[in-house]
This record gives sequence, C-alpha cells and structure tokens, in this order.
Amino acid sequence: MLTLPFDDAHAMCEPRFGAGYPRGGPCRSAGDDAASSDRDYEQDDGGLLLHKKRGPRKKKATKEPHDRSRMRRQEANARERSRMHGLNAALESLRKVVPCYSKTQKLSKIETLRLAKNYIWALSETLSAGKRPDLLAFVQTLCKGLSQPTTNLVAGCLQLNARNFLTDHNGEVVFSGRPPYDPLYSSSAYPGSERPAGVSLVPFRHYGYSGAYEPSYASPEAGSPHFESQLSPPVNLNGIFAFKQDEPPDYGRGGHHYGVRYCSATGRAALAHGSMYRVAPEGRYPYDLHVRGQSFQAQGDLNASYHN
DNA sequence: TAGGCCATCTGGTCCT
DNA sequence: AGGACCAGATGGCCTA
Repeated sequence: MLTLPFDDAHAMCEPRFGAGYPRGGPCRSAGDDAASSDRDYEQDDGGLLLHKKRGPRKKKATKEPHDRSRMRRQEANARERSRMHGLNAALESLRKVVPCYSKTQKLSKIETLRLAKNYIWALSETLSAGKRPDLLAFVQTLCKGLSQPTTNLVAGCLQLNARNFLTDHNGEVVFSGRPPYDPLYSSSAYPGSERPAGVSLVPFRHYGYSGAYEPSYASPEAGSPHFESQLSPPVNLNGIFAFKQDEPPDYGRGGHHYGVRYCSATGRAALAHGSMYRVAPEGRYPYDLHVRGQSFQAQGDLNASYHN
C-alpha cells in the first residue's frame, strides 16, 4: 500500500490559530527560511514562542497626507480582495477535479485541500503499484483525515455506503461493513488468450451490495440532495487527467492506459457518448476500469452480483 | 447559543 | 516605493 507514512500529523498544517501563535512555526518545512527561524521567535516566561518582529516595531512617522494614506490602504484592500478572489477561483477549480464535486454542497476550503492531497496520493499509489486499484483502499485513502460529513459526501459521490467508511477519532477511515472479496475480474474477463500482455489477473475486489454498495444507490438522481448537481471527477490513472465533459483522449493508441471512472448521475450523460468510459445501460455502476484500452466487463459481473 | 466557515480589513514582511 | 504575500482580528451567516 502506501510507501510513505501517510498520516503525517501536520501534513496539511492543521490550523492553529490564536493570538500569539508563532507564524509559520510548526508548519514550516525544514528548509523553509531556516536562517530566519531563530531570530523570528523568542520564548516568553512560560516558554511560549512569540513572534519576534523583524522590522521596526513602530510605524515610521510619515509625512504622507492622511487622505493619501487612506487611499493607498483602500487600494491595498482592493488588491487583497482581488487576490483572495483569485485564490478562491483556483480553489473552486480544484473542487471540480477532486473526486467529489457538488454545486449545492461545496466542500470547505480545508476539506478540498485535504481531499486533493488524498486524491493525488491515491493516484500515485495506484500508479506505483502498477495494478488495478482496490476500490475500497482507494476510497479509504481518499477519505483519510476528512471530516465525517465530507467522508459521507465523498462516499456518496462514489455511490458507496457511507456508513461503511466511518472516520475514527484518529482520522482513520474505518471500514465497518462486511468485506467481501469476491473477485470482480476473474479470468473470465479474458476469454481464451485475449488477456493483454502486462495485465495480471489480480482479482479486483468489489464489494457486494450487502457490503459497501448501498443497495438503493441506484437512484441517486431520485431525490437525494447529495446527488443534485454532482459531477463525478475524472479518475484517470495513466496520468492523463481528462476533465469532466471534455473529450476523452484516444485510448486506442499505444501506451498503457489504466483508468477508473466514477460515474454519477449528471456526469454520466455527458460521458455516455463516445467516451472511453463505458456506462451501464442502467447507468447504475459507479466505476469502470480500462487497461490498455480494454474495457472490462464490470457491468456484467456486477449485474450478476446484483441479480444474484 | 456555540462552533465552523467565510470574506474582509489590516499591518507587517518580503521581493522586485 | 509599491505590490505581493501572509496571518491575526473581526463580524456575518449558517447549522446542529
């Protein structure tokens, strides 16, 4: 699984706001402005780190007319607003490419960043593993450190049973449901000698409808606010990030293509036509896998599982 | 009502 | 000098 300790206590620099908290103290990386770290901080009587100002403590006396000073401050405020709007726009665009996007239920800023980090991590792990991802592990990685509401939202986006992804007090995602290990992709996925070179038959674990999949998830469009306006993100494991509703890259040509697509209600229609991502006729299955341009028979297997 | 989230203002610091 | 960046403070809004 993860090749590096994932749950770095300060990986996302949990906010430690409060008066007197040293700016950049615990979150500062090792090489980041190391030269200034000592001179920037001093300890008070209680050992608390206090920010030691670098510059002159008092504002220099200025001959600047009050009106001009005021005007410059207002201009600075406008620039700061603009800067923050740009930051928010970037964050919004990030929201749209992480695995859970809803116009009606936006992720908070911090949760967006955490989810993005988890997403990058999960994709990296999948790439380095070089085999088909374990859906449960993938989702667990995605949800690591997220709040329970966000975990529910992500699980809802992925149309999993959120109750099976409980976040414990350590921020660990705990799978509480039955862990079925029925191989989704058996050798029957490659009848005869059609198995492409380089594709191993490591069973892809799927989780039966008595497990992680919500038995009733088939109707996300039918009223659950979680699914309103939700667009699923691209999860494209070959490093080509196809944005939602963009034309997919041509996966028929060369390269080792390895993609997972989580399909959801509104995104599906846009993807159904001419997409690399196969969509079940019923539109009910949350993901599909493609290796080297091959489309696995996920729907068929899931159909069988469902109807059994 | 408390707590979380957010936008905005503000002053300090850094950089060009 | 002026703009960018940063973080603290503050108040509004929303929800449990």
